[in-house]
Amino acid sequence: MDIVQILKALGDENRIRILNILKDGQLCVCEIEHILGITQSNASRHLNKLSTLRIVVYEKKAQWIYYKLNKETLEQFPFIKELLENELDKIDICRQDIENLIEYKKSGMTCENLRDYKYNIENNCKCKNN
Amino acid sequence: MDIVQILKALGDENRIRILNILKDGQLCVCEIEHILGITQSNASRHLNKLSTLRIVVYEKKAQWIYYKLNKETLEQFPFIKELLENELDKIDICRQDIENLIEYKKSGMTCENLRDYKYNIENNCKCKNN
DNA sequence: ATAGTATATGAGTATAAGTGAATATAATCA
DNA sequence: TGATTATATTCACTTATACTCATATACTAT
Repeated sequence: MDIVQILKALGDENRIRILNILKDGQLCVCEIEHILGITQSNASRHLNKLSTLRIVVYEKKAQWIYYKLNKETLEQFPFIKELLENELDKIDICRQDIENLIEYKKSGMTCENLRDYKYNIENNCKCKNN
Repeated sequence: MDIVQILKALGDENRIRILNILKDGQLCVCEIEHILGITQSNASRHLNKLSTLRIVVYEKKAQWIYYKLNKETLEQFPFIKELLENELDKIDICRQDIENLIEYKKSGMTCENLRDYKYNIENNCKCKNN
């Protein structure tokens, strides 16, 4: 695996933000979109790049695809581990993303009801199927 | 200093090659050109980027400008230090560059006679001022 | 099967980045 | 001073990257 390619992949704010929120465990694509506030196709593309370089791996569960950090790669390239562990919390937006992640986790939502939630927020409606 | 910008700067083969040959000490621009086999303007541009991000610092001596790694930044961002110390020798071209650097050092050349050397090589001539 | 949903991908666009050639700038030396 | 040299910068070009919108694919549930 080419180190320069890995560095290129790391040199993007959205991909850094994705890796940041994956530090504490796996998330599916729709959760990543929601927490970072980016579009679905954009999230998917960034995940594809990270996945191609084996920086993340994924696991399919029903219709959801859960992404997580690839431990093997982090072991193979300790500088990535160092980066993720010690630098990301210096980045404002990454700290904000972590807060959003915690908020999301506390809310009890999952990717199974996220869409209804977002739909209802947009329409200012508390019921599931308005 | 923005970490994402630093990662972007690191995600370029020529800049990685430059940092690689600066690991063992300072070099002036013409030496960097010569060892890496890249054009003067290209070397200058990459050095400018690295310098803006404080990854390298420079020192002027007569008409030459010597660049070296910025120790402060390496201390501030240990992942960079880790990267430079443990990953670059996995990259083929970086190992080749180090060989070229050693060859250059052994030759006794300096940036003061490098131009004549290159000129004479091109013209297949051993004398200094043909 | 059909509808609905999650994710991926294609097309198009806008912007960024890397490059060489030529030129500008600044320092040196004769 | 004028010529030479080291480095930086501008210009023009090309390629690469990120993004959005729309559509395709794959899976689920009724």
